[in-house]
Amino acid sequence: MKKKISLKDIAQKVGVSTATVSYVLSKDKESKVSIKVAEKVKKAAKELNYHPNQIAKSLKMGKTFTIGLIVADISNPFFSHIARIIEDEATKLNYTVVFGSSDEKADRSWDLINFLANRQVDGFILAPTEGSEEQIKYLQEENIPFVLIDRYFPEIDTNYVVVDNYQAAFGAVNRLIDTGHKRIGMLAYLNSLHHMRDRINGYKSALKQNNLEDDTNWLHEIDFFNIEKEVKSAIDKMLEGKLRVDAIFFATNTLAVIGLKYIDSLKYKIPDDLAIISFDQGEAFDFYYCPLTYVKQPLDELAKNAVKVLTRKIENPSARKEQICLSAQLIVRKSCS
Amino acid sequence: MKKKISLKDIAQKVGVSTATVSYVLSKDKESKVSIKVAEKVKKAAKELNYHPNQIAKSLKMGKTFTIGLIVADISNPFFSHIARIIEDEATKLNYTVVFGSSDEKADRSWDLINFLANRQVDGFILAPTEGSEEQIKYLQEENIPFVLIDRYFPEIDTNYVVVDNYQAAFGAVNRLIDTGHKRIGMLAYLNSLHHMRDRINGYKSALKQNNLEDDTNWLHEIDFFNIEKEVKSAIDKMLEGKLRVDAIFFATNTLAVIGLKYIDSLKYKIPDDLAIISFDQGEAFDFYYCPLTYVKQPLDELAKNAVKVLTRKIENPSARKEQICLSAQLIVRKSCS
DNA sequence: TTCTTCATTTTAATCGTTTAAATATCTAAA
DNA sequence: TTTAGATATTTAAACGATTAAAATGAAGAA
Repeated sequence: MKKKISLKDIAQKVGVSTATVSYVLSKDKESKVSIKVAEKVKKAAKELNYHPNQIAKSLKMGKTFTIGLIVADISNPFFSHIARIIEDEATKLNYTVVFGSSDEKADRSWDLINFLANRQVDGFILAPTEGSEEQIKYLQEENIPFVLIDRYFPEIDTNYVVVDNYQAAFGAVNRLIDTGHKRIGMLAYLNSLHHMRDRINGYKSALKQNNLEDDTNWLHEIDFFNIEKEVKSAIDKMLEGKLRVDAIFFATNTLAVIGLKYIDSLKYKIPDDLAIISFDQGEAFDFYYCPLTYVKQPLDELAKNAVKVLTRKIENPSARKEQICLSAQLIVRKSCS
Repeated sequence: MKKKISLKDIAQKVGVSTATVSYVLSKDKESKVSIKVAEKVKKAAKELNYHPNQIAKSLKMGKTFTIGLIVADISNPFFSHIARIIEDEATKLNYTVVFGSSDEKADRSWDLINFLANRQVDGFILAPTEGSEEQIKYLQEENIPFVLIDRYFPEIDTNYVVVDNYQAAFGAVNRLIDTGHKRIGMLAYLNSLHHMRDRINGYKSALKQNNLEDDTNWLHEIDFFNIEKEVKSAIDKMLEGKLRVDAIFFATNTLAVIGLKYIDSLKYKIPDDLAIISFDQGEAFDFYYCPLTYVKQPLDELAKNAVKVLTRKIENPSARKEQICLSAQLIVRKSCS
């Protein structure tokens, strides 16, 4: 069992104090150690293959160079893409990323925050769940830097990086209207989080501005924990009777995937029987027999800004809050023509 | 700026030494602290909302309860699914997961291993890249616990959890043969890693056992860093002339997605013009106009076993090596009938 | 009263760094 | 030769926990 090399070993080998070694290895230029000694220390460090123990350093410095990333589910492509970009940006700045999935559950999110805060992460990037306001306030009270991503709480003054969901939804639904659709349904989550309300409001506004009546059977809010079943019954409702919808707007990737599978099984044809637009991209959307029109969120910018805002806040606690709202892009393809 | 509560603060408040507090909070039952004092300490800890500093604990104990996960790319669904399961299993055992993406590059992988080892992760779960043998040997020399996942090096005696790729490929190709196909092409990566060689060998064996000649134009090994272009030219080659293939076996999800998009653009119809089987599942595969037959890898078992083997090794360094090989399942659907 | 014994609590070292402050060494001017 | 001043190096405390070992104190025995 080879023991780890520490400053002490180098000090011993060279015959100086650990302080000197530390100065050479971590201050170098700015230190006042003589060149002669410095050279010897560096040589010894190399020979012994010394690597500083970052845990000890963290304890002393009160900084871990670690970012806690909390998302709903790391295996959801939306979040895993974001995670990847965050990883790359963090690496450039010498940070490590530790992650956790909340499964949209506030208590899981609480556990994760505590767990990671005890491990002294320098800050958090989080996609907050419904009902996690007190957690956010806790972080503020504890002065732990964080930035919200994807979702935010308009009534709490925090750093955040989000997409303009209202405009994105508004634009998407308008596109459906422009292409002659008049009875447009929407599938969203039953969720009070602002990003979802914005998507729904964008949809409603577009209908209203175009004087399209708004049937109660057209908007369906799906319980996140019972998606499959509720999507099916929602689609059944939308498609029954002679006043059935002629287009559907899906508020997320997951809803679209499940919904379209069901629509296929009912033998409806896109875009002739039904036009479709969905939020988020997905490999599946390209692959569908009728390539889907979708709202493309700027994942790259979202993630890069999150890291930038967070690290700025970590390095300068008095940095003023940043609230970034990016626009999404509608990628138009066959499913809505 | 609220300062963090430490053992010292509790000690002060109760009027005892930090040792006593530590005994109460971390040993409790087995400690010999009087019930009276113990109660007071617990009460104070609760009142002050004390949370132990895990960094300090890690330094003292020489254990961080952290697992380093190194995969090719966390945004690849294959790996993000695995990451999610690893996360869940690790959480149950009180471990945190930190991750890094190697992009299949050995030097990136080296950097990640060093970076995370300096942060004193207790062990690694890694999907090794081509040419990373020396890294594996380094971990062995340094006595850092690790387990390989998805890929392994047969010539190095390590812990690993992998899938029987040979059998999986052999079975898939046999299925194509059973359904009457005689000229079967394969798209794989140009990679010396054993998991890829096994898939290729499984394919070759199946052809040979069925006395199907094996045309040099049928197997194409694609450079990982130039996928798009090489997939297209490989498919062009497979489909040219009158001896064109009547089925294609894709060695990975990514190859299949890119390949099928190209095949679609050429207006070939699955399964009539061409039968298809691919490795790995993918949302897209369900969504394709002709649902794809695929080799389903047991991601759950893969990840769960990896965590189990690793934590066992961490907790008992003398645990003997475990080499687990799981079987994949062929999910048969329309694309090969 | 003095000595054991035992339960309880504290002291102090430790993990591997950093860094302010103290000390030692050297140079050059008086 | 002395000494101020600069330069180089070490000492020692600190970060926040753990834990072996020493100390304390009270009860019971002699």
